[in-house]
Amino acid sequence: MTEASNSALDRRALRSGRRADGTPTRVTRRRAETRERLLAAALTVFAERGFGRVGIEEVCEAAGYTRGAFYSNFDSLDELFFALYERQAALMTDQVRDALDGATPDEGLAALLDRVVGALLIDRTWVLVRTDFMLYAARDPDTAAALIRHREALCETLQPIVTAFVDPDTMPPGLRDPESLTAAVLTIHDAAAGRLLLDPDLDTLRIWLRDMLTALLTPRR
Amino acid sequence: MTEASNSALDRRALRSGRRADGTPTRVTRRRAETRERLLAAALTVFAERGFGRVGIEEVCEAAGYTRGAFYSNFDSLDELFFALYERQAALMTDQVRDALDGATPDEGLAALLDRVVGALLIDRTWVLVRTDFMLYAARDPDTAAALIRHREALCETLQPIVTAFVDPDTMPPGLRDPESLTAAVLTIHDAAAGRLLLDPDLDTLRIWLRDMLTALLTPRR
DNA sequence: TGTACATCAGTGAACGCGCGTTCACTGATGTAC
DNA sequence: TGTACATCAGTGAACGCGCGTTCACTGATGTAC
Repeated sequence: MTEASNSALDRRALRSGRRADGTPTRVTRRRAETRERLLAAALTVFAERGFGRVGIEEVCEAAGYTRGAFYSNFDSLDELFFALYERQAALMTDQVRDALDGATPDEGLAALLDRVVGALLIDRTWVLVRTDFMLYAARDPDTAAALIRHREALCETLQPIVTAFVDPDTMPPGLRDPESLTAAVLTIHDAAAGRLLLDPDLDTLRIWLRDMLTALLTPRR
Repeated sequence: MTEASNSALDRRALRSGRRADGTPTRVTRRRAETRERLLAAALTVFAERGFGRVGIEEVCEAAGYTRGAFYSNFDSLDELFFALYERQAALMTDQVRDALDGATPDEGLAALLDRVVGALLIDRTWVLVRTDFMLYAARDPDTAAALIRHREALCETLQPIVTAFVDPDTMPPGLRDPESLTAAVLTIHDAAAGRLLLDPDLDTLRIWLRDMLTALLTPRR
């Protein structure tokens, strides 16, 4: 029988859902809920005060736990931050996919843009945390790779719609291939998100974003 | 004769260039240079590691001073951060103004865009620090106001050029007044800056930005 | 120009708070029979 | 379904490092004569 079952190694093994010898761990419901609450609390607290200013204690308090619960689920704030990003990023991609599901050419460009904008620009909370994460990624190549991967997933979701609705030949130089055009759409969305940081008015911003995307996707000549 | 000449109040008075009784302070050259070196070091260190991760000691070491020098010139890292932003923001506006100085309609849109892009997108360092500052501003209304003020100064610098080169009637809805159009140009620049965070290739980005701005400013129909 | 003096700018040691990290313990949860 | 048992998940006190902040002191800088 092993002594000291609370070592960092054991915790890491548990977190992966396996014991050191490979057998699956038993209890999961309680853990999953704790982890979920910690992530939800982190989203709120990171958005409110910024990743750099938040301490472990602060996240735990917001989630209704003590610090031990945190260390039972994560190794560091960085790890939690990363997990939070992955969760939210996947959620965003799904939302866009759902919003575009069943879109037909009949409804026209305006309605289509409303769908996309409505799914992407939800609230300031996520924009704040995502920007923090972008800055983190800007200084860490591995994190940057993860962010770029998520971006590509979003692009692939948008791509077929953009291709179906826009004739590349009517686009200006540099935006004639579908990839560049889709990427440009996403970048303009990012710019809108940046505006949201300084001006919290979401409705005005949605209109602005729609106008900008319309301006971009309107055929020339 | 007053005792304890090193209080926080006295330092604050000194920093403003006046003593408590209102007479001007004597020595300035040395102070100015120290302040300058601290700001320069801060720019480097903030860009490398991010505002949230940088300590006072770190800035001082990079500048070649001990912590006392810092406290002799600033009250907190926040204050230094703010001073750094103001300095750089003014510098950027001047650079754009200089770049546009003497621009004539003869040279055409492409050359004009090159001027602007060359003045705005200089290096990753400033983009990193500015983004950190934006996040700071997103959580502090006073700081946000300062950032918006700087933005408006940049807009006013760009405005006459945009107005001279672009016919508003050829623009899509939402971008028909010069203010909106100029703001849109700046926002697209911001988006490009955001891209620079994840992809350090400055040359590719400049081309992208030129393409995007060209796409935006090209007349329709 | 030189010297004596007053004040300033930066030094570096010391203090102490905040917070990350650990760990023995206990109530919670699932398992075996 | 119930009970006894093993293991787990989260508690909360304790430790100690890092770093922000202070301050007596000293070399640097400017002033007065």
